[in-house]
Amino acid sequence: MANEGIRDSLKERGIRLTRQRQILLDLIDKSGEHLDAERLYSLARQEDPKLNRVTVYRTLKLLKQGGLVDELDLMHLGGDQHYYETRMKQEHAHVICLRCGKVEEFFGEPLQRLRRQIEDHFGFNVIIARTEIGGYCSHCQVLRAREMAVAAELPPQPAVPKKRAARRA
Amino acid sequence: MANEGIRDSLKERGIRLTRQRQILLDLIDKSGEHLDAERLYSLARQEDPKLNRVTVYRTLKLLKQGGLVDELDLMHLGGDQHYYETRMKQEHAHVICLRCGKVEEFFGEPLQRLRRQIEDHFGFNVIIARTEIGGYCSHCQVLRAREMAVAAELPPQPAVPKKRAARRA
DNA sequence: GTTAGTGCAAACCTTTTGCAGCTCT
DNA sequence: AGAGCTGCAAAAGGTTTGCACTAAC
Repeated sequence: MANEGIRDSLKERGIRLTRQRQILLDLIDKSGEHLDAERLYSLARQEDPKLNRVTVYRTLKLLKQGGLVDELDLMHLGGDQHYYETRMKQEHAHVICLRCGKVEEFFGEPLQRLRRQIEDHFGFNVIIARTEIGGYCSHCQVLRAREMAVAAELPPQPAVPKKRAARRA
Repeated sequence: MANEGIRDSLKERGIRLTRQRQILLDLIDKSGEHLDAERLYSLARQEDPKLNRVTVYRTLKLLKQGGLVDELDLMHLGGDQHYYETRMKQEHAHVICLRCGKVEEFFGEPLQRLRRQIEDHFGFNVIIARTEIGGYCSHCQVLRAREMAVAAELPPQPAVPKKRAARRA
Protein backbone atom coordinates (compact mmCIF):
# COMPACT_ATOMS: atom_id res chain seq x y z
CA MET A 1 0.00 0.00 0.00
CA ALA A 2 1.62 3.17 -1.16
CA ASN A 3 -0.93 5.69 0.00
CA GLU A 4 0.38 6.21 3.50
CA GLY A 5 0.50 9.94 2.95
CA ILE A 6 -3.21 10.05 2.43
CA ARG A 7 -3.96 7.62 5.23
CA ASP A 8 -1.96 9.62 7.73
CA SER A 9 -3.56 12.84 6.65
CA LEU A 10 -6.98 11.36 7.25
CA LYS A 11 -6.12 9.91 10.62
CA GLU A 12 -4.81 13.21 11.84
CA ARG A 13 -8.20 14.73 11.30
CA GLY A 14 -10.06 11.98 13.07
CA ILE A 15 -11.54 10.61 9.89
CA ARG A 16 -12.21 6.91 9.99
CA LEU A 17 -10.50 4.58 7.64
CA THR A 18 -13.32 2.23 6.85
CA ARG A 19 -13.09 -0.81 4.65
CA GLN A 20 -14.89 1.02 1.86
CA ARG A 21 -12.55 3.99 2.01
CA GLN A 22 -9.52 1.76 1.95
CA ILE A 23 -10.75 0.11 -1.21
CA LEU A 24 -11.41 3.46 -2.87
CA LEU A 25 -8.17 4.95 -1.68
CA ASP A 26 -6.16 2.05 -3.02
CA LEU A 27 -7.89 2.22 -6.36
CA ILE A 28 -7.38 5.94 -6.79
CA ASP A 29 -3.84 5.71 -5.64
CA LYS A 30 -2.60 2.93 -7.78
CA SER A 31 -4.64 3.63 -10.88
CA GLY A 32 -2.63 5.02 -13.72
CA GLU A 33 -5.59 6.64 -15.43
CA HIS A 34 -7.85 9.48 -14.48
CA LEU A 35 -10.89 7.86 -12.94
CA ASP A 36 -14.37 9.29 -12.80
CA ALA A 37 -16.84 8.42 -10.07
CA GLU A 38 -18.62 5.82 -12.15
CA ARG A 39 -15.44 4.02 -13.16
CA LEU A 40 -14.19 4.07 -9.62
CA TYR A 41 -17.52 2.69 -8.46
CA SER A 42 -17.37 -0.10 -10.95
CA LEU A 43 -13.82 -1.03 -9.96
CA ALA A 44 -14.67 -0.86 -6.29
CA ARG A 45 -17.62 -3.17 -6.73
CA GLN A 46 -15.30 -5.83 -8.01
CA GLU A 47 -13.81 -5.91 -4.54
CA ASP A 48 -16.99 -5.27 -2.61
CA PRO A 49 -20.23 -5.73 -4.53
CA LYS A 50 -22.21 -4.10 -1.74
CA LEU A 51 -20.32 -0.84 -1.87
CA ASN A 52 -22.68 1.91 -2.85
CA ARG A 53 -22.27 4.61 -5.46
CA VAL A 54 -23.11 7.22 -2.87
CA THR A 55 -20.16 6.16 -0.80
CA VAL A 56 -17.93 6.77 -3.78
CA TYR A 57 -19.23 10.30 -4.11
CA ARG A 58 -18.94 10.96 -0.43
CA THR A 59 -15.40 9.68 -0.32
CA LEU A 60 -14.37 11.71 -3.32
CA LYS A 61 -15.84 14.81 -1.77
CA LEU A 62 -13.97 14.15 1.41
CA LEU A 63 -10.68 13.69 -0.36
CA LYS A 64 -11.25 16.73 -2.50
CA GLN A 65 -12.07 18.92 0.47
CA GLY A 66 -9.03 17.62 2.26
CA GLY A 67 -6.91 18.61 -0.72
CA LEU A 68 -5.84 15.00 -1.21
CA VAL A 69 -7.19 14.62 -4.71
CA ASP A 70 -7.65 17.08 -7.54
CA GLU A 71 -10.78 17.25 -9.59
CA LEU A 72 -10.43 17.51 -13.35
CA ASP A 73 -12.83 18.02 -16.22
CA LEU A 74 -10.59 16.97 -19.08
CA MET A 75 -12.41 19.33 -21.39
CA HIS A 76 -15.69 17.44 -20.86
CA LEU A 77 -14.75 15.19 -23.71
CA GLY A 78 -16.39 12.15 -22.13
CA GLY A 79 -19.39 13.99 -20.72
CA ASP A 80 -19.97 16.20 -17.74
CA GLN A 81 -18.49 14.00 -15.09
CA HIS A 82 -15.37 14.78 -13.12
CA TYR A 83 -12.10 12.93 -13.00
CA TYR A 84 -9.81 12.53 -10.06
CA GLU A 85 -6.10 12.15 -9.44
CA THR A 86 -4.04 12.07 -6.30
CA ARG A 87 -2.37 15.31 -5.48
CA MET A 88 1.07 14.00 -4.92
CA LYS A 89 2.72 14.85 -8.16
CA GLN A 90 4.10 18.18 -9.14
CA GLU A 91 1.74 20.66 -10.70
CA HIS A 92 1.03 19.80 -14.30
CA ALA A 93 -1.23 20.63 -17.22
CA HIS A 94 -3.50 18.11 -18.91
CA VAL A 95 -3.29 17.94 -22.65
CA ILE A 96 -6.31 16.25 -24.20
CA CYS A 97 -6.67 15.12 -27.78
CA LEU A 98 -10.11 16.12 -28.99
CA ARG A 99 -10.17 13.29 -31.49
CA CYS A 100 -8.80 10.20 -29.71
CA GLY A 101 -9.23 11.37 -26.13
CA LYS A 102 -5.70 10.59 -25.07
CA VAL A 103 -4.54 12.60 -22.09
CA GLU A 104 -0.93 13.69 -21.71
CA GLU A 105 0.55 15.46 -18.75
CA PHE A 106 2.85 18.39 -19.13
CA PHE A 107 5.25 19.52 -16.43
CA GLY A 108 7.26 22.61 -17.07
CA GLU A 109 8.30 25.97 -15.83
CA PRO A 110 5.56 28.06 -17.46
CA LEU A 111 3.18 26.64 -14.86
CA GLN A 112 5.28 27.73 -11.92
CA ARG A 113 5.93 31.01 -13.61
CA LEU A 114 2.24 31.59 -14.15
CA ARG A 115 1.50 30.85 -10.53
CA ARG A 116 4.18 33.23 -9.35
CA GLN A 117 3.02 36.00 -11.63
CA ILE A 118 -0.55 35.71 -10.47
CA GLU A 119 0.48 35.78 -6.83
CA ASP A 120 2.58 38.87 -7.46
CA HIS A 121 0.18 40.63 -9.76
CA PHE A 122 -2.99 40.29 -7.69
CA GLY A 123 -1.55 39.58 -4.26
CA PHE A 124 -3.47 36.36 -4.68
CA ASN A 125 -2.91 33.26 -2.60
CA VAL A 126 -3.03 30.38 -5.06
CA ILE A 127 -4.47 27.18 -3.63
CA ILE A 128 -5.15 25.18 -6.72
CA ALA A 129 -4.38 25.60 -10.39
CA ARG A 130 -5.93 23.70 -13.24
CA THR A 131 -4.78 23.93 -16.83
CA GLU A 132 -6.47 21.91 -19.53
CA ILE A 133 -5.49 22.09 -23.14
CA GLY A 134 -7.54 20.67 -25.98
CA GLY A 135 -6.34 20.06 -29.50
CA TYR A 136 -5.05 17.33 -31.75
CA CYS A 137 -2.17 15.00 -30.98
CA SER A 138 0.44 14.41 -33.64
CA HIS A 139 -1.12 11.11 -34.57
CA CYS A 140 -4.62 12.48 -34.98
CA GLN A 141 -3.54 15.52 -36.93
CA VAL A 142 -2.87 13.49 -40.05
CA LEU A 143 -5.98 11.35 -39.60
CA ARG A 144 -8.05 14.43 -39.21
CA ALA A 145 -6.62 16.07 -42.30
CA ARG A 146 -7.59 12.97 -44.22
CA GLU A 147 -11.09 12.97 -42.76
CA MET A 148 -11.60 16.60 -43.64
CA ALA A 149 -10.51 16.00 -47.21
CA VAL A 150 -12.97 13.13 -47.58
CA ALA A 151 -15.77 15.12 -45.99
CA ALA A 152 -15.22 17.95 -48.43
CA GLU A 153 -15.80 15.67 -51.40
CA LEU A 154 -18.88 14.01 -50.03
CA PRO A 155 -22.39 15.39 -49.73
CA PRO A 156 -23.13 16.50 -46.18
CA GLN A 157 -23.21 13.40 -44.02
CA PRO A 158 -26.34 12.46 -42.12
CA ALA A 159 -25.44 13.29 -38.58
CA VAL A 160 -24.81 10.19 -36.51
CA PRO A 161 -26.48 10.63 -33.14
CA LYS A 162 -23.83 11.07 -30.50
CA LYS A 163 -23.60 7.91 -28.48
CA ARG A 164 -24.22 8.46 -24.83
CA ALA A 165 -22.78 6.22 -22.19
CA ALA A 166 -24.80 3.08 -21.56
CA ARG A 167 -27.52 3.46 -19.00
CA ARG A 168 -26.28 2.42 -15.65
CA ALA A 169 -27.48 -0.84 -14.15
CA MET B 1 -24.53 45.82 -32.38
CA ALA B 2 -20.91 44.95 -31.93
CA ASN B 3 -21.03 41.24 -32.63
CA GLU B 4 -20.62 41.41 -36.37
CA GLY B 5 -17.73 39.00 -36.24
CA ILE B 6 -19.95 36.31 -34.82
CA ARG B 7 -22.85 37.11 -37.13
CA ASP B 8 -20.65 36.87 -40.19
CA SER B 9 -19.13 33.64 -39.05
CA LEU B 10 -22.57 32.14 -38.66
CA LYS B 11 -23.84 33.40 -41.98
CA GLU B 12 -20.89 31.93 -43.79
CA ARG B 13 -21.87 28.50 -42.59
CA GLY B 14 -25.48 28.89 -43.59
CA ILE B 15 -26.69 29.12 -40.03
CA ARG B 16 -29.83 31.14 -39.65
CA LEU B 17 -29.89 34.27 -37.61
CA THR B 18 -33.21 33.93 -35.87
CA ARG B 19 -34.71 36.46 -33.55
CA GLN B 20 -33.90 34.24 -30.57
CA ARG B 21 -30.28 33.88 -31.57
CA GLN B 22 -29.92 37.58 -32.05
CA ILE B 23 -31.16 38.18 -28.55
CA LEU B 24 -28.79 35.61 -27.08
CA LEU B 25 -25.85 36.76 -29.16
CA ASP B 26 -26.33 40.35 -28.08
CA LEU B 27 -26.55 39.36 -24.45
CA ILE B 28 -23.43 37.23 -24.49
CA ASP B 29 -21.54 39.76 -26.44
CA LYS B 30 -22.24 42.82 -24.41
CA SER B 31 -22.34 41.22 -21.00
CA GLY B 32 -19.36 42.03 -18.86
CA GLU B 33 -19.75 39.00 -16.63
CA HIS B 34 -19.41 35.32 -17.27
CA LEU B 35 -22.92 34.08 -17.89
CA ASP B 36 -24.18 30.59 -17.32
CA ALA B 37 -27.08 29.12 -19.27
CA GLU B 38 -29.61 29.87 -16.58
CA ARG B 39 -28.60 33.49 -16.21
CA LEU B 40 -28.58 33.95 -19.94
CA TYR B 41 -32.02 32.40 -20.12
CA SER B 42 -33.35 34.71 -17.48
CA LEU B 43 -31.92 37.77 -19.23
CA ALA B 44 -33.22 36.62 -22.58
CA ARG B 45 -36.70 36.16 -21.22
CA GLN B 46 -36.79 39.80 -20.31
CA GLU B 47 -36.71 40.53 -24.01
CA ASP B 48 -38.78 37.59 -25.17
CA PRO B 49 -40.78 35.81 -22.48
CA LYS B 50 -41.56 32.97 -24.86
CA LEU B 51 -37.93 32.09 -25.50
CA ASN B 52 -37.26 28.60 -24.23
CA ARG B 53 -34.45 27.35 -22.06
CA VAL B 54 -33.73 24.64 -24.58
CA THR B 55 -33.04 27.25 -27.20
CA VAL B 56 -30.46 28.76 -24.92
CA TYR B 57 -28.68 25.43 -24.60
CA ARG B 58 -28.87 24.76 -28.31
CA THR B 59 -27.51 28.16 -29.15
CA LEU B 60 -24.67 27.85 -26.69
CA LYS B 61 -23.76 24.47 -28.12
CA LEU B 62 -23.75 25.92 -31.58
CA LEU B 63 -21.52 28.80 -30.62
CA LYS B 64 -19.21 26.54 -28.70
CA GLN B 65 -18.86 24.10 -31.57
CA GLY B 66 -18.23 26.97 -33.92
CA GLY B 67 -15.45 28.15 -31.64
CA LEU B 68 -17.24 31.44 -31.09
CA VAL B 69 -17.56 31.15 -27.34
CA ASP B 70 -15.43 29.45 -24.73
CA GLU B 71 -16.90 27.32 -22.01
CA LEU B 72 -15.61 27.79 -18.48
CA ASP B 73 -16.13 26.04 -15.19
CA LEU B 74 -14.76 28.69 -12.86
CA MET B 75 -13.74 25.99 -10.43
CA HIS B 76 -17.37 24.88 -9.99
CA LEU B 77 -17.71 27.42 -7.23
CA GLY B 78 -21.33 28.15 -8.05
CA GLY B 79 -22.29 24.59 -8.89
CA ASP B 80 -21.73 22.34 -11.84
CA GLN B 81 -22.97 24.62 -14.54
CA HIS B 82 -20.83 26.12 -17.27
CA TYR B 83 -20.05 29.73 -17.99
CA TYR B 84 -19.53 31.31 -21.36
CA GLU B 85 -17.55 34.16 -22.79
CA THR B 86 -16.96 35.35 -26.32
CA ARG B 87 -13.73 34.24 -27.82
CA MET B 88 -12.58 37.55 -29.05
CA LYS B 89 -10.14 38.51 -26.39
CA GLN B 90 -6.60 37.32 -26.09
CA GLU B 91 -6.01 34.09 -24.25
CA HIS B 92 -6.24 34.55 -20.52
CA ALA B 93 -6.44 32.67 -17.27
CA HIS B 94 -9.32 32.95 -14.85
CA VAL B 95 -8.42 33.59 -11.25
CA ILE B 96 -11.25 32.77 -8.86
CA CYS B 97 -11.43 33.66 -5.19
CA LEU B 98 -12.70 30.65 -3.31
CA ARG B 99 -14.15 32.83 -0.59
CA CYS B 100 -15.89 35.75 -2.32
CA GLY B 101 -16.20 34.27 -5.78
CA LYS B 102 -14.70 37.21 -7.58
CA VAL B 103 -13.20 36.33 -10.94
CA GLU B 104 -10.14 38.11 -12.28
CA GLU B 105 -8.62 37.65 -15.69
CA PHE B 106 -4.91 37.33 -16.16
CA PHE B 107 -3.18 38.00 -19.45
CA GLY B 108 0.51 37.37 -19.62
CA GLU B 109 3.30 35.66 -21.41
CA PRO B 110 3.39 32.43 -19.41
CA LEU B 111 0.21 31.44 -21.21
CA GLN B 112 1.66 31.87 -24.67
CA ARG B 113 4.84 30.24 -23.54
CA LEU B 114 2.94 27.26 -22.20
CA ARG B 115 1.06 26.87 -25.44
CA ARG B 116 4.26 27.02 -27.46
CA GLN B 117 6.03 24.51 -25.25
CA ILE B 118 3.20 22.05 -25.50
CA GLU B 119 3.06 22.34 -29.26
CA ASP B 120 6.80 21.79 -29.47
CA HIS B 121 7.03 19.09 -26.86
CA PHE B 122 4.20 16.84 -28.06
CA GLY B 123 3.83 17.99 -31.64
CA PHE B 124 0.37 18.90 -30.45
CA ASN B 125 -1.98 21.23 -32.29
CA VAL B 126 -3.53 23.38 -29.59
CA ILE B 127 -7.11 24.42 -30.30
CA ILE B 128 -8.24 25.64 -26.94
CA ALA B 129 -6.57 26.27 -23.63
CA ARG B 130 -8.25 26.77 -20.31
CA THR B 131 -6.50 27.78 -17.13
CA GLU B 132 -8.40 28.26 -13.93
CA ILE B 133 -6.78 29.21 -10.66
CA GLY B 134 -8.47 29.02 -7.30
CA GLY B 135 -7.28 30.65 -4.13
CA TYR B 136 -7.84 33.71 -1.99
CA CYS B 137 -7.80 37.29 -3.18
CA SER B 138 -5.86 39.84 -1.19
CA HIS B 139 -9.01 41.10 0.44
CA CYS B 140 -10.24 37.68 1.54
CA GLN B 141 -6.89 36.55 2.84
CA VAL B 142 -7.16 38.77 5.88
CA LEU B 143 -10.83 37.97 6.43
CA ARG B 144 -10.07 34.32 6.22
CA ALA B 145 -7.22 34.53 8.68
CA ARG B 146 -9.61 36.17 11.12
CA GLU B 147 -12.24 33.49 10.55
CA MET B 148 -9.77 30.71 11.13
CA ALA B 149 -8.63 32.27 14.37
CA VAL B 150 -12.19 32.51 15.62
CA ALA B 151 -12.98 28.97 14.54
CA ALA B 152 -10.00 27.66 16.43
CA GLU B 153 -11.31 29.09 19.70
CA LEU B 154 -14.85 27.87 19.25
CA PRO B 155 -16.22 24.35 19.63
CA PRO B 156 -16.70 22.70 16.25
CA GLN B 157 -19.48 24.56 14.46
CA PRO B 158 -22.67 22.77 13.48
CA ALA B 159 -22.35 22.44 9.75
CA VAL B 160 -24.64 24.84 7.93
CA PRO B 161 -26.28 22.99 5.05
CA LYS B 162 -24.88 24.33 1.81
CA LYS B 163 -27.48 26.45 0.15
CA ARG B 164 -28.30 25.22 -3.31
CA ALA B 165 -29.59 27.55 -5.97
CA ALA B 166 -33.33 28.07 -5.91
CA ARG B 167 -35.29 25.54 -7.89
CA ARG B 168 -35.97 26.79 -11.34
CA ALA B 169 -39.44 28.06 -12.16
C1' DG C 1 -41.29 25.37 -50.62
C1' DT C 2 -37.51 23.59 -48.19
C1' DT C 3 -34.78 23.12 -44.47
C1' DA C 4 -33.46 24.69 -40.28
C1' DG C 5 -34.97 26.19 -35.84
C1' DT C 6 -38.32 26.56 -31.94
C1' DG C 7 -41.13 25.20 -27.97
C1' DC C 8 -42.85 21.77 -25.10
C1' DA C 9 -42.54 17.70 -22.46
C1' DA C 10 -40.01 14.19 -21.09
C1' DA C 11 -35.85 11.96 -20.64
C1' DC C 12 -31.07 11.61 -19.23
C1' DC C 13 -26.69 11.74 -16.54
C1' DT C 14 -24.31 13.12 -12.62
C1' DT C 15 -24.39 14.30 -8.01
C1' DT C 16 -26.60 15.23 -3.47
C1' DT C 17 -29.69 14.49 0.50
C1' DG C 18 -32.65 12.30 4.27
C1' DC C 19 -32.83 8.80 7.19
C1' DA C 20 -32.56 4.34 9.55
C1' DG C 21 -29.32 1.05 10.74
C1' DC C 22 -24.51 -0.33 11.30
C1' DT C 23 -19.59 0.11 13.01
C1' DC C 24 -15.63 1.84 14.65
C1' DT C 25 -13.32 3.51 19.10
C1' DA D 1 -22.41 4.92 24.35
C1' DG D 2 -21.63 7.97 20.84
C1' DA D 3 -19.89 9.95 16.82
C1' DG D 4 -19.12 8.76 12.31
C1' DC D 5 -20.30 5.93 8.13
C1' DT D 6 -22.97 3.21 5.04
C1' DG D 7 -26.73 1.79 2.05
C1' DC D 8 -31.00 2.63 0.13
C1' DA D 9 -34.38 5.43 -2.07
C1' DA D 10 -35.49 9.52 -3.71
C1' DA D 11 -34.55 14.02 -5.19
C1' DA D 12 -32.08 17.72 -7.24
C1' DG D 13 -29.33 20.29 -10.77
C1' DG D 14 -27.84 20.79 -15.25
C1' DT D 15 -28.39 19.38 -19.95
C1' DT D 16 -30.16 16.81 -24.00
C1' DT D 17 -33.61 14.61 -27.08
C1' DG D 18 -38.03 13.50 -29.79
C1' DC D 19 -41.46 15.47 -32.19
C1' DA D 20 -44.90 18.47 -34.19
C1' DC D 21 -45.21 23.18 -35.47
C1' DT D 22 -43.13 27.62 -37.17
C1' DA D 23 -40.21 30.75 -39.47
C1' DA D 24 -36.00 32.05 -42.24
C1' DC D 25 -34.12 31.90 -46.53
